[in-house]
Amino acid sequence: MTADTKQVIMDTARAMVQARGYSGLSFRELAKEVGVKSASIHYHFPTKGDLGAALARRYADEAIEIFDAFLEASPDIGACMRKYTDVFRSALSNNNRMCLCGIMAAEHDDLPAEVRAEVDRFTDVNIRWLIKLLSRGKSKAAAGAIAQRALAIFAAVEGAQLVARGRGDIAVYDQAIEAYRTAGLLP
Amino acid sequence: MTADTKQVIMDTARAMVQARGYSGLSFRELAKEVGVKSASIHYHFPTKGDLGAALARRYADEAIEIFDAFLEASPDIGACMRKYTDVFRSALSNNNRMCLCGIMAAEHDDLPAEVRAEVDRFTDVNIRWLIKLLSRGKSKAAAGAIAQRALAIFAAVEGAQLVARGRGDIAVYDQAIEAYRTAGLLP
DNA sequence: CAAGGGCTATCTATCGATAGATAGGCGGAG
DNA sequence: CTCCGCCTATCTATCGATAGATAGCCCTTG
Repeated sequence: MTADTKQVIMDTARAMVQARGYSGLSFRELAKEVGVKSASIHYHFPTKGDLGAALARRYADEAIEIFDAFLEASPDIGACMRKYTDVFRSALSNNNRMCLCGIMAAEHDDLPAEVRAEVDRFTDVNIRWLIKLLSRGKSKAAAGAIAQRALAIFAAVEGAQLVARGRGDIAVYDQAIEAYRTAGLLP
Repeated sequence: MTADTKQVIMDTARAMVQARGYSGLSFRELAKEVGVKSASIHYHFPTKGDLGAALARRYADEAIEIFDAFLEASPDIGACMRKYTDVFRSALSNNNRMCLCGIMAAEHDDLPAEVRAEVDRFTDVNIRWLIKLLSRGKSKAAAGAIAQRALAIFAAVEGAQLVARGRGDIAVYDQAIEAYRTAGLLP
């Protein structure tokens, strides 16, 4: 029955970072939200960098699982891509939040090294998955062109999220994604 | 000969925000960089929100001038678009900085209302300009489709900048833009 | 022309709030 | 009895913001 405090801390912290960024995450606010004292957060995560890195690490790990499940569930490239963009959409629909690593990328310069490393890994995870998806069928397609396109898709999706968040209007995200598809950027 | 302190403050502050975000801007650090005391910053900009709003306002105003000059200088849509993407590229080449309003969009929730208003205006400025550009020639093109495409282009460019910055590699930006062009998102 | 009042731009010094972090104690479970 | 998990209490550093003083300049007025 023990609602593992450490997990509750991580869940709450993730939500707060997705809303206000890494620099906007405060131990005191986080503790209050969780229902403990800030010293208890430090017990589980000695430094803020430890917490941030743990968040980004779990985020990237979960992304691998979720995305790979898409590939296994459907052989259709377009269907998988729609599921992919829907994942980023769901962050916005959850109180106008952003991708954890997208918002952290904006804070790049202020991030502790261990956090930055995990954020980078999230980007890698996405691009590798997109490459895997785009490579389906095209057994002999130029690897370079596919990698470039995967990178562009990831960037475009993150950008759509960023702009839609700024507008506070999820319809902006939907419109951008639709335009990407119309233009042929998305399969 | 008088290097107007207020202008120096704004120039320095803009560079700092483009590097570390609005929340990363500190009156003390800014003052040290400028060579005055933090109280002097408050003299010119009573609150941090005043400063942030002034920065975003000038940024949007300058964007209007720069972008419109592109339209007047060349009748070619592709050439104008290249100049447009080069503007965002130059932020990255200036010590891996970001678009002022792009990085502020990520901090959306923590922004004072007056700052957020100017950030929003920058987005408007961009989209309106892109609509003007895309409308060239296509006198009867569906306005809705063009507006949607303009929004998507802006989002994609901001995203390319965000991801490239995270990677600390301007080549990432160039690749994404090139892929947008290849896919047909950019004219 | 000279004197004085007020304005501009800056300084020193300090405020209360909040940041992350730490030392040490207490209570319950194994 | 020990150790885990959380607590109280506190520290240092920094944040934005303010008060009050001052030096220099311009404008007015006698």
